[in-house]
Amino acid sequence: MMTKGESTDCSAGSSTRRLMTTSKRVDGEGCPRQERREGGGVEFSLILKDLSDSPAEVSQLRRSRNMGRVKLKIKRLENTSGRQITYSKRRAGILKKAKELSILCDIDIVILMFSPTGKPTLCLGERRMLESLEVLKKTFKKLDHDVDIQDFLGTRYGYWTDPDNITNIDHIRAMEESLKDSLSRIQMQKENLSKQQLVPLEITTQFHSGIHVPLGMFGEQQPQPNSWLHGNNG
Amino acid sequence: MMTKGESTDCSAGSSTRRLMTTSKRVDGEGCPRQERREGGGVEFSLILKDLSDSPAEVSQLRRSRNMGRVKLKIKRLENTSGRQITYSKRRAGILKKAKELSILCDIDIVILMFSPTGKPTLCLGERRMLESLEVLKKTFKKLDHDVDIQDFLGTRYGYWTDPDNITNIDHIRAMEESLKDSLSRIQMQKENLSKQQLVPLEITTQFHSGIHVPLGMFGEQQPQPNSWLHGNNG
DNA sequence: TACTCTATAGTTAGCTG
DNA sequence: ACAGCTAACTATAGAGT
Repeated sequence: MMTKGESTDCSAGSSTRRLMTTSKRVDGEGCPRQERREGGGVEFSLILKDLSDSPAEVSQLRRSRNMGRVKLKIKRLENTSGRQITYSKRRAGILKKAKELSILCDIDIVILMFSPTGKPTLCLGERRMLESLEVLKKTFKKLDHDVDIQDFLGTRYGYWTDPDNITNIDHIRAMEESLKDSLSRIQMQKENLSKQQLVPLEITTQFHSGIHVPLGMFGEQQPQPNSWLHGNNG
Repeated sequence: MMTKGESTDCSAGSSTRRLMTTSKRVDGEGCPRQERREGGGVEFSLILKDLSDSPAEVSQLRRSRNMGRVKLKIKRLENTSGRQITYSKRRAGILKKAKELSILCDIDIVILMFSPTGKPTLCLGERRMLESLEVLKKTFKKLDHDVDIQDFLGTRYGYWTDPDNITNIDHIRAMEESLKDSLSRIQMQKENLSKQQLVPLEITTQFHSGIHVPLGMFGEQQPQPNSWLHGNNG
């Protein structure tokens, strides 16, 4: 807390020079093709350094080529299409990070977001599911079976991860069941709470047992969900 | 799909050299203090470069100081405490990015995740709420009122953002209502779908209207939700 | 709209205190 | 667990295609 130094000059300046590191990867696993055009960046950095006392020139030069990233103030982007583009890029970034996190730390994670146009995206980390899938696949391969894993697991997870199947009546039913379950749980919790209303606070915080975390706070919004599910396993 | 180049050598190598860029910020706004110890990193990079033909020496030198990041394979971290630490760091990163995204693109976003120990974190982007809050605050200030904004908005958003109030019976009731609402919506959707069962596919995908996205897929898990809410406004 | 490219802004692994 | 540090790694703004 406190204002720890406000409006200090932000230009780190930081005469940076490097020889390119363009790393590119597709998944968190191997290191798919690694093409990169040598040269190009180095000299420019040096030029920039030499011009570093002339911000205008730097800016000019920067624009004359297809130059790199600039600093961005975290404030609502007023340009509509810019907002859309930034959303796409950053959404991809966040989803990737979420997937990494879920794998690295072996955790469950759910992300729900709405694009500037209202289109929802739901991303589910899958915890041990990924590994289990691998094992299952191998097992089935060995048994020379031709079982579709996705189908095998579909009953439990399919309708949360497959964007197309959302229109399947069975999946809707399953979701309905899940919702009812959530409801009964929260009602149970309500009951518990009612009984505990007169008990000291530090105890009452112990009575939430596995509620399903319903996310119904976007009541006033009316998006047009077309394909609103985004599996993150590929 | 396809294996697009598997097990290619991943060592980008990339003899990198730079002169430090240590940028640091606290929020997406100003640029709070910018102390950084000049020197130290520079020579080391050069030293590393000179030693680059001797990996062992590099590694040794790297360990002798408190050196930087190494590449990480995206695979479950086997070390328990390491998993915990990584979780903390990356969670912070994701939450920050989520907040930035919600502000930049003016969107709603929700993130729910469970730590390796099962502790849940819920993060709500607040879309225009943040700006609205500012306006409200100023308005109230001008009117010389002493209204607590949080309380003012609490009826609608409070129980989703305040970890302590989760034990309040009214909030539970509100959540119950929200859940019921979600349920009725999904049931409506089910109805719609039933009627459309015989209609071509490309049309049926248009019939999801503003369902509330219930997240009840963590049924078999039993975390101990103590303080499971994480507001992301500072 | 989506993809590519460059170079930089920003994130974070491994240590240390 | 938490905060700080350094440098390597990664995401991404802006512009082109």
